[in-house]
Amino acid sequence: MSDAPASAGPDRQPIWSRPERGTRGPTPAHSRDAIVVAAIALADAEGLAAVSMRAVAGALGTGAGSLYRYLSSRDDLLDLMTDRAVGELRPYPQVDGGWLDTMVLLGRRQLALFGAHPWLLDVIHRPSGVGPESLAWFDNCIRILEPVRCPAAAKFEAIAMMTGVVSLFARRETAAGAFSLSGVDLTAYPHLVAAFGQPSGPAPRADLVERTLRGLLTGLLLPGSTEAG
Amino acid sequence: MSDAPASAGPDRQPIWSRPERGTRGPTPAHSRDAIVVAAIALADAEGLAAVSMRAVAGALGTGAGSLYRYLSSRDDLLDLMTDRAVGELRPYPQVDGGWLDTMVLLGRRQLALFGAHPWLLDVIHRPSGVGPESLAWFDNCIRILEPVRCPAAAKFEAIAMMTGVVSLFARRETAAGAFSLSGVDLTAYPHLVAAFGQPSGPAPRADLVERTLRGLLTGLLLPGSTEAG
DNA sequence: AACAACTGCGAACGACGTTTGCAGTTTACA
DNA sequence: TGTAAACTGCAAACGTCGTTCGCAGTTGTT
Repeated sequence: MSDAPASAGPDRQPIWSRPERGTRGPTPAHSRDAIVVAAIALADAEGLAAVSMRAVAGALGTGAGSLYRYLSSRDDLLDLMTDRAVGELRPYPQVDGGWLDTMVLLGRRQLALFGAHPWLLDVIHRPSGVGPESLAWFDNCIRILEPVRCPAAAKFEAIAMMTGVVSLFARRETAAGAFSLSGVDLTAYPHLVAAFGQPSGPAPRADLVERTLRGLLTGLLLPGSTEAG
Repeated sequence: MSDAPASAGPDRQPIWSRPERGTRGPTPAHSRDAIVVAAIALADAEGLAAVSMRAVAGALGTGAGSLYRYLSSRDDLLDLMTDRAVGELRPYPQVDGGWLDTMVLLGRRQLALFGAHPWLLDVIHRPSGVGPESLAWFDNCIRILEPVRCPAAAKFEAIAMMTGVVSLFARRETAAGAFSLSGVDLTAYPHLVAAFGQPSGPAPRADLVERTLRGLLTGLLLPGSTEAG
């Protein structure tokens, strides 16, 4: 009856507040962090689908079942991977040039993070435990937004929406949405065909991310700053 | 050698341009559409994870393998489900009150669609074949944006970004992101704690979606309409 | 009549996440 | 110091998944 891996019981505690190991027994051959590092390396190289318990365990030279001495589920592993990746957003910048510039800078950092770890796009939208690094990032955003006079709820909204919009841009860069129109009867979509036929015009402005984020943040945080069309 | 289900070969043709059945053989017991309808019903009721080939087949009173007479893969099924759901956006509105109002209206329709079929949020971000209904929706957006004088690429960007932002709002309504902070050392996040302690202020404005979409579309489509903070 | 193209279906394959049982190791406490 | 509890690694197994395969039966063409 003394035999219970880390997943004992109905998983009442989140992974963050569960001790990595007890006081007795042999020193473990691996560690939570080593597992997470191996999993991130796998995800970076071959995508999130390649992060199977067997593959991660194989990278560490052990069997899949052994991982459950350190984690209680694959979801736990994904949570840990996410939080560790978010930690790469450190160090957080000073608030030199006003809160808006600083927030846009943070958005750019997020975009770069998504570029470095594309699997984050497949992971962030899933309901999961918020780890300490994510909390620290949130905390830092709130700090930057301190001079803004608006309800805290609005700030949370704005931060979440910024992250979301950045993820949209990141997905666009990753996917390069090339839909194949082979074998489709194009005559049913006249406006689409006309738009494709039209000269491409000037290249899309490079500061699209910046402009979008500025507009979004000011629109969400400063009252009465919405312009009509 | 004459035995080959719909998935014969390396799947060179997308599902949209593959005939549902040949000219010989017994009349099929089911149809692509019936399968898709059953799958959507399952997804609406119990989420996308409940849409397994066995479950869909079971709802139709057959076995999992039988579905491969009509589809070549589960991804095909997801594509068909998506396109059918997008078809519910019809009929498309007239352009009565200007392109901006009409586009915002389309955004609201999308939001309602995400509410009716939450599984769409798990499906749209995946690279997939663009079906005829999705193309029709795109075509309609381009039609609405006809009076806007800007490159076609910018219109594509704006439409995609609108869909993305709407999906962010839809996800917020679905998830109701309640992260549990139990067992977390809050003293490490002083600004976060302070923000939580602050009175909640006035309720968040109900027209947040509308304001965000207006700001986004004008910012992306009308040059020089970005304001600074 | 013969053959090819189709149909449904049940069994099987490989991969997945996870559980279990067991043998061995270390610590806590009598 | 001895013993029991807590821990370790590991291989095997379980159930589910998407998908493939083989076979028997049905339909259309020639």
